[in-house]
Order: sequence, then C-alpha cells, then structure tokens
Amino acid sequence: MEELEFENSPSKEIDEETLFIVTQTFKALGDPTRVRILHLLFQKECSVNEIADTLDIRQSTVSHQLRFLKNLRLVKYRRAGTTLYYSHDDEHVMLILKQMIDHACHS
Amino acid sequence: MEELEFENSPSKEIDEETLFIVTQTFKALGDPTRVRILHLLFQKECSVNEIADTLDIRQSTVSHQLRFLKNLRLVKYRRAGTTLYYSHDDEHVMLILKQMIDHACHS
DNA sequence: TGGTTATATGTTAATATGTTCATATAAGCA
DNA sequence: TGCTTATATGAACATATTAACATATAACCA
Repeated sequence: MEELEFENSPSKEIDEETLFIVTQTFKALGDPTRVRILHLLFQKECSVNEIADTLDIRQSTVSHQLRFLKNLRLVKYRRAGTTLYYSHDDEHVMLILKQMIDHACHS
Repeated sequence: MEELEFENSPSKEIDEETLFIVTQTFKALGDPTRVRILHLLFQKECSVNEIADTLDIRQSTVSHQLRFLKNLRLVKYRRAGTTLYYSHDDEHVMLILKQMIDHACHS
C-alpha cells in the first residue's frame, strides 16, 4: 500500500481534476513570497501586519497572497477585534514544504 | 531530528539560496504538462517522441519542458543512437509529487 | 457619530511563463 | 556524402503572475 507507486493510476494518466489540484497547490509553493509567509506561519499564528513587518513585504501584497493561500485552504484565520490572525490549515502540504526545504538544504 | 519543525532555521527566515531552490522546484511541479511528463517518467523511461505521442503534446513543447526539468536535475537521459531516453533523476522530489497526488486524490 | 486602526480590494504596469512555428543540429545508414 | 529520423533551439506571441498604488471596508472606541 505504501510502495513508491502512484495509487490510483498505475501506468495511467492522472485524472484532470487531481492534476488541477496538484498543480495549483505546487504553484502556491512556487513563489518566494508565499513560501516565506507559510514558513512563518509554520512557526506561529500571525496577523497580517505582523507578517508584513517581519518579512518586509507591503500589507496589500501580504493580503493578496493570503487570499490566494486561503482559496486553496492552505491557511485559515481567526478574528480578534480588527485583527485577523492567520495560521496554516493543511498539515500535509506543510509537511511537504518542510521536506522540500530540508531536501534543498542538503543538496 | 524528524519532528515537524524546520531544521536549519527554527524561528528564522529561510536563507535565500534554499528559498530559490525550493521555489524553483515547486514551480517545476506547478505546471500540468511537466507533471504529466514526470508522472509518465515515474512509470518508465521514455523517448521524447514517446512522451509527445503518449501525452499528445508537440515534440518541441516536450523538449522545452524536458530542458526545464533537466536544468533542475529532475530528469536525466541516456542516448541510444538518435534516440534519447529520459528518466527521472530525483527520487525525493518524485516522492513528494506522489504524496501530493495522493493527497489531492483523497481530498 | 466620527476617528482610528487593521485588513481587503480594484487597477495597473512590469515581468515571467508556456506554446507554437520554423529551423537547426546530430546521429545513423545507404 | 546525402538522406532520414530524433531531438533541440530560437523567436514570437498570448497569457499569467506579481507587486505596487490608491482606495474601500470593517471593527473598535471616544
């Protein structure tokens, strides 16, 4: 069950919907700004301005990218007054990100 | 050593070079054509025309994308006469691709 | 209600990306 | 050498992506 083989389609093409989700998700991880945001959220819940200040990115850019990540359900938020605290929302994808970072470090 | 925590930089930013490699690699996986090619190469070694025919993509497109993947050392090839047989060249990244496909299937 | 702070949104411009066409290269063979 | 097949390359085009700016919304508080 856990060999290095594609579960659904051994020797067949990936179905279109899966392909779409896969590429969309990887696309999300294919941008430095989004990776930096996710890496930060991996460590702790952050408000939008906190992210912007920590990473030295403009607030609107952070907000746009958070929306992007939210659409893919990679992040979520809770409200506290006017402040929105964002956190990651997909353990599996975060684990994949971690793996890739480790992989890149050791190469 | 294998907890869900970023090895090099707990509570720090990813270094620029690592970030570059990570995002480049994810970018490679963020395109349907390249994912289809890699998925095919996961199953077996293929010539360029074989890939083009199997996936119904133009030869030049395949060649361009293979160069892209080769630059990132995600694929390699061996020559047999005029034919080049491509195969995948990064077990770890292929495993990550498999994980994401499984993840997408089950979501 | 009016002011303040936090965040979101719309628009735009610059850049990056992916595919196609046409053509070049390179190996094998008669 | 000349022909054929397999693959690579370059240029052009259309589209997608990103960040920036300006502005809107939304919640809180005096």
